[in-house]
Amino acid sequence: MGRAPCCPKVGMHRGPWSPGEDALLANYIQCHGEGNWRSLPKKAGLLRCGKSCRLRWMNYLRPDIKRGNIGPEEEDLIIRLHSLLGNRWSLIAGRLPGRTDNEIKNYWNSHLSKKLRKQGMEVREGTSKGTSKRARISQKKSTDNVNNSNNHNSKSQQDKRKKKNEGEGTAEITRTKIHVPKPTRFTPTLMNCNLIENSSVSEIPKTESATSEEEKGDISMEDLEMNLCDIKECGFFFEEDDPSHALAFDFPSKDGLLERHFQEYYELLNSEGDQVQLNPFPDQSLLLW
DNA sequence: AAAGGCATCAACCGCCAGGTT
DNA sequence: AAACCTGGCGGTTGATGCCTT
Repeated sequence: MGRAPCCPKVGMHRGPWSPGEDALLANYIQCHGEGNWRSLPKKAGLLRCGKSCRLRWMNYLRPDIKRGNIGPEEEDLIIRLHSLLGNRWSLIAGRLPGRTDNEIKNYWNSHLSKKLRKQGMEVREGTSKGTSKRARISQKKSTDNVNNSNNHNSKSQQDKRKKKNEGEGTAEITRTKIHVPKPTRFTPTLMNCNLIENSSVSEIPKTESATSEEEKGDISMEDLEMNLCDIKECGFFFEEDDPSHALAFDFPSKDGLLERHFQEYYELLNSEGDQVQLNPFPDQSLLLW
């Protein structure tokens, strides 16, 4: 029978988020901060499961998300971190300010693994597939799916992916046991970086298919008005003379920060013993982000 | 111009770990 | 100590748009 779903799926919206839903979520979090994802949808007037809200926020709506292409410096760092850490995307993302694990994972799968293979480099297929229980379960599940499934995805895509996987090395990789920090998360205080002024919400790429809320019938104007609290009142308004202005997002890219992050990992992994303790994040790096 | 293949990436799923009751 | 809850993670899927034939 399996595990109970995280929430009742009946009546829930699924699939791409509409701009209206984004606005509801972003505004709710601006006012009340992150957390309580389970109850958030109801309070925010969203017909989404909490998990979905969290994902949307973390991967897309957070004001600190860095948009645009992944640059060569970042790409290089991803490659090197992946060679050290394997498919531990959240850890890798934690070292790439403004990038999400999902983004890096996608970038790796669609660009980097191919690129490296082309260059004749051996691509590690996930260190996590080495010994962890989770990895074994996941691996078994994948096998089962390949064997049993006949009801998902278009066949051509499935074949493509299967072919892609064939010929990719699945050699066991022994994993260095390390204690690593949780990837940096951004606290609500960072909201001081002013969503409104920076137009983060309005800059959010709109779902192409979504035209208007009325057309989609997703969110009523009433819902919107109910949820759109006064940003100023919530304390997230950004005053011009506020010293916290310094926190405005200004992603460093050429100051060697990424290089330092990699160096840190590299040194740790080369240190003696099978357990090492990572130092806190280099100051003034992600803490300000 | 149409059809099929391919690439991309947002979103979903299931599981786990840690905290709380 | 056990059960439950929540947040977080990595793997996978599927919609969409682009490219090639």
